[in-house]
Amino acid sequence: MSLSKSVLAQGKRLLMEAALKLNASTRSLNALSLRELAREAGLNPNTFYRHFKDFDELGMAIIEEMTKQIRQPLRDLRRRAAESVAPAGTQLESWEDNPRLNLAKATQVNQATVKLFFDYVAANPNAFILGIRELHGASPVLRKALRQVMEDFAQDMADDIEELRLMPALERSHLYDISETISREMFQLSMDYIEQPERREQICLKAEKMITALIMGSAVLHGHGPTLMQAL
Amino acid sequence: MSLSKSVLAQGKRLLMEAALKLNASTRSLNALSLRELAREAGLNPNTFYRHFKDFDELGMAIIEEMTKQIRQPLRDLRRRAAESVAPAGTQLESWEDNPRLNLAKATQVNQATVKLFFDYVAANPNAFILGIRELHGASPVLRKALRQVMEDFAQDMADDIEELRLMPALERSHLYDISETISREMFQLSMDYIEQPERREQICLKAEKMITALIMGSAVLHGHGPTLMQAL
DNA sequence: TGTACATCAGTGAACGCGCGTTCACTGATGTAC
DNA sequence: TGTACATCAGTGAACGCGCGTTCACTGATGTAC
Repeated sequence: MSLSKSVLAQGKRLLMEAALKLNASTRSLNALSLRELAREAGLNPNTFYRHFKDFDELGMAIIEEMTKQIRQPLRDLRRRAAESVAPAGTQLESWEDNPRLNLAKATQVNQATVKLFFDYVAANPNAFILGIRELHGASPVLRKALRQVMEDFAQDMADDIEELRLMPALERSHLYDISETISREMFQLSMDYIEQPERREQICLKAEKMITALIMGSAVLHGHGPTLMQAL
Repeated sequence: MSLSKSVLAQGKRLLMEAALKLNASTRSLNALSLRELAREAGLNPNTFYRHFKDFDELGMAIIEEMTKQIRQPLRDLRRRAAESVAPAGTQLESWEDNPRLNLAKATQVNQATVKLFFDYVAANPNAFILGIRELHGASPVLRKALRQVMEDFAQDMADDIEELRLMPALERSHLYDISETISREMFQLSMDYIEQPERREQICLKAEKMITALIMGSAVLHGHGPTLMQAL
């Protein structure tokens, strides 16, 4: 991900970009040396201390920057995908009222979101590599922050599914559970997407099917089987 | 995980155990220093070279050891859980012939396997922390090896689901896709399971529901909706 | 508008330390005949 | 069964190097009056 448009001081930006690059190509954040990082950024080793207390602080700065750049766009995309099937003016109908329309809309939003998400991944591989690596990395601070990011994504997804009527009315907690699983899986898959360009189409398809299966399965599990069968 | 029963040379075992311990408590494998490791193992730094060429080789040795110790037990457990519902002598019936029995069996196997898996995780936290960390770590060698491990687990799961008739007859490739997702999720969740002892019961439940939803959803998606509705 | 001062981003030299790796060595165990 | 030799697991000293961190410094920008 390019950080070039932000208002950060030049040196700070250079260090963050160097960290992203080195993290992706060679080593995890906590195995990175301060001097190596400064060298990559073309700065004096000392300059690091002008901007960060330690590597956790650097990691946090990167994570915040990334989150800011992807969270809202993902929500916007879901809305646009939904509107392309049922334009904004249209009165929203519950699943039970119009299973067919809602299933079509869900499928459309699903496909479009998966595609955009992976496009974004392919455009910013280093940010995702860092995120996924540090989600299970050695720093408790970064692990916790990234867990929160995942939770926020899941909440957004649950909100959107509810608001856009993308599945039969479920208890909020069930909806959230599904969103959590989907969001976790999407991040997992993004590593494969980055590393195996020749399988990208296949990965998109698998992701779509995984999401559909989870949603349908959860609907059946919570007593919406009959409604669902009407739509198929 | 204790490596104590193996026939490895004492020093080799000590080094592997030290690596597991340090990896879990402080840093990822590639951020570990050779001297630190030797100190933890109570050996001369030099002794490392008697057993390993580099850290990748150490990591591989640990991964092989762990895989050997968990793969077969998991398969055995599925069989035992299935037999407790439909004893071994019983003629296996396809889903379509007896949806209710097969759903009961699937539920039982699901619950028992999830429980055993997490028990195993709780008993060997360090092995899982290392595995999950290095699955997305900086070493391509370990990443590849752990990906293979995950694939093997998924294959085993697909084989067992098929053989024990745990879901409606699906194309093998669909079955494998589901198994892959489940196996990925279970490893992900095992981190939460380790780190949040107070939520363990809840995590078990979520895992069971996730698995059920995935399987049911996939069945519906591939035209087995009607069969499934009979069983519910 | 000018002046004085503070803050900020960055530099360069210097420190002591832990690191990976090498070498030559040891003593115990295994193997050939 | 004894002897000679090879292999194996582990030791201890020594090397040169890159590391994190500190200090005192600089020049540009911002701010008070």
